[in-house]
Amino acid sequence: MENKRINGNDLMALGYKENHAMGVALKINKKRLGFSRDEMLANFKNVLENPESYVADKIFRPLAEVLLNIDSMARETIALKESPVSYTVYGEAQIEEGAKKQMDIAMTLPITVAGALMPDAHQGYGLPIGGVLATQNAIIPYGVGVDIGCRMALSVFDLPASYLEANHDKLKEILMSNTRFGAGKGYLKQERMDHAVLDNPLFKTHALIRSLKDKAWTQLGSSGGGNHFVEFGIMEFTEKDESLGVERGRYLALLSHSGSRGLGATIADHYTKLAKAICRLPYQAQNLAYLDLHTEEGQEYWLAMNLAGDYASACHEVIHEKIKRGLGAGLLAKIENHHNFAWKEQFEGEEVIVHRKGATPAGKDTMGIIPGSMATPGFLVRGKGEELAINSASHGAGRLMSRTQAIKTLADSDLKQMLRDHGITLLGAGMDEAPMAYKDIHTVMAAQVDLVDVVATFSPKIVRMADDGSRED
DNA sequence: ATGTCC
Repeated sequence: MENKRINGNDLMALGYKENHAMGVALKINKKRLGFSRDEMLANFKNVLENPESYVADKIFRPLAEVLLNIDSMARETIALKESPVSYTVYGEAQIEEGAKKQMDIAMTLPITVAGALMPDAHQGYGLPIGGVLATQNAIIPYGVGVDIGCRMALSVFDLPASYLEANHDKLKEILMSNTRFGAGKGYLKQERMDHAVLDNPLFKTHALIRSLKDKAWTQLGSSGGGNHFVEFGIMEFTEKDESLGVERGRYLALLSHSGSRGLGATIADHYTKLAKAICRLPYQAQNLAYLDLHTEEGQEYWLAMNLAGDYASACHEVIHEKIKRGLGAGLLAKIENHHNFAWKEQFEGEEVIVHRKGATPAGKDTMGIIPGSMATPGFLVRGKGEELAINSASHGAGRLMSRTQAIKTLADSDLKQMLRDHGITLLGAGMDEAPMAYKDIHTVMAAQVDLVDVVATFSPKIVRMADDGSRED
């Protein structure tokens, strides 16, 4: 523990306040400077006490300048509303304080029209995960999220549930040979697939996106890491669904969760930095920097975001197509939805930009998928179009524990027992994705009965995820 | 989320 990274609490113990100076100090702390933890703490203490002696220092000058207020003229910031616009919170009892605090700040932005917090909400960068924000003609890159276009896709096959038991090993093999997981992972040149999304003109006209084309091609049809998965399971319709045309019954189904890989991550990073440079907000709101959609930068982000969304969709399409072919099955229904994205929508009679960062679109009769965890059910839902929720619902159960907390406190034997109890085969994944690290999906669903109706239930059976964080390669 | 550095 002696060498653990210096954090905000350490700085506060030295006398720093939670403001811009702390942000600058933490940024300096992130660089690898060759100082020990104690040396670094001593430096931070000295700069705070004698900033004037650091104005020419190579490393600590930015911090000294902020402490001396030298740049206060240059960084005049955009004024926030005096009090947050009110918003509806669903499942409030299960939502951590940090997520509500972040939402409160988002509700003071001058561009904010309305907001809502979904029952799986937890703290993120800028807008909380599970946050929905409607703005006037402006887009917040961190309101969309780092994994632009992250989405769910579901294929319900014309095969009975019994097919799964009878062909367990074959399904395992299909899953293993048609998916690719892990940070940075993709397909080799001779393996990679073609897709119309790669013909998007931005791959020629936009310098940054042009430089990412080869990586995007390589990673097309891959899943990445973290909470992403591809899984076989049983889809249960307790009654016939007229609009889908699916009869009552239990079917083999494929569910996938992933986003726009390196392409979207690089786009998000680029435009977040650009937004922060253009849109100067007070310290507590800096991660909510936005781009005006009437500016060139705003329009550029909009196009790049849509490309990342199309790319994420293409990745799922490739995965589902390959696996359907491997099965030799037909399709009864196919549903998909983004849950990290922004849309132009009508809200109370005006056009707004609706940011959903970890939230499922749930307009009237809109179909969506809300996954539970590797050992708990997910749900095919139909939106009710609740305006108070800005036509949205949760995007899952939501984390109960942070990844580090889960790895530290959960027992491998408990996970194994739980998987056995539910008859689940797990391929890959670390303890940070254990079901115990997530909120109870049934509690979360109960908190949003006004937002969605459940159409059918998905029970995971063979789950493929990235091997755990330690990375064995 | 991402090959976790600007």
